Amino acid sequence: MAVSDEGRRSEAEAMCPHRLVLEHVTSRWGVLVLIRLLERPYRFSELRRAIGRVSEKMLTQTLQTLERDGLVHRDAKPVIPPRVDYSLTGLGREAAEQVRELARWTDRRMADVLAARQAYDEARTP
Amino acid sequence: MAVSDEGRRSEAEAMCPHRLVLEHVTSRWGVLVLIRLLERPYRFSELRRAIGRVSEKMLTQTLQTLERDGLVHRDAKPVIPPRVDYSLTGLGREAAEQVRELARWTDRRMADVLAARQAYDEARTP
DNA sequence: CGGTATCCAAAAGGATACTG
DNA sequence: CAGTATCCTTTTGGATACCG
Repeated sequence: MAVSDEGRRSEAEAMCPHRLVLEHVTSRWGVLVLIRLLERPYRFSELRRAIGRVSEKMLTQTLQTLERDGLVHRDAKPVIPPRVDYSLTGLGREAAEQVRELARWTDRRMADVLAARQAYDEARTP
Repeated sequence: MAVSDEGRRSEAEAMCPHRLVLEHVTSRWGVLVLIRLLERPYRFSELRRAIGRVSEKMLTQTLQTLERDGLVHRDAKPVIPPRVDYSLTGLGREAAEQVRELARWTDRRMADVLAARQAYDEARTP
């Protein structure tokens, strides 16, 4: 996710900027967030529960990165208790759809991958 | 790339196996390797030079992971000095084409992302 | 509720030296 | 040439505590 604890930004951002967007989109939690939001908007905690086993910190970081890249829209309602809704922008929807296709492909081809792994492993542990 | 210095495999592989394939395919070096091999087969060092600034270790790990997943074919010629050619399998070509599409999308939309980032940054450093 | 701040453990990744 | 092995640094990510 290319965001350290200190929140620096300029170090890695300088070189090859579009590689970074790709990394944000295909990052561990980025993928899951985008695919979820493709379905409907989610609140923060709702998203956290839906994804499961993601820490608050990582979800926050992921959402902030995606928001900054213009892929996710953050709608913070000024109520108490706070309520924040996340949804995809047009740009985010384009990205999410491609990511979902890739995820579906891995689903469809999983059997082939598993077979390949087994063959690979057996070939070197005789 | 989910392969530590010790080369363990079973720890993470147990849960959600298709997420791992996705991570291999979209990993930092995985993306670059797949896109290069889409063009033509490459030798190890040739690939290393083509990608640039990738360590031997990471290239080796990436290639081994992709080979094990059945995406890359490794052809080691028994000659001296050694010569090893890497190419895509049918499965690998399918994956690589989707990854390339995603990479092209980030290229096409880069201007939008950059604009979004600038707006985001300006909004919070007044 | 929806975060931020801090600290710490684990994993990724690079540099170097060595080998068949 | 195409790796493997080792060591070390950097980054990632989780746990916890606290705040508006």
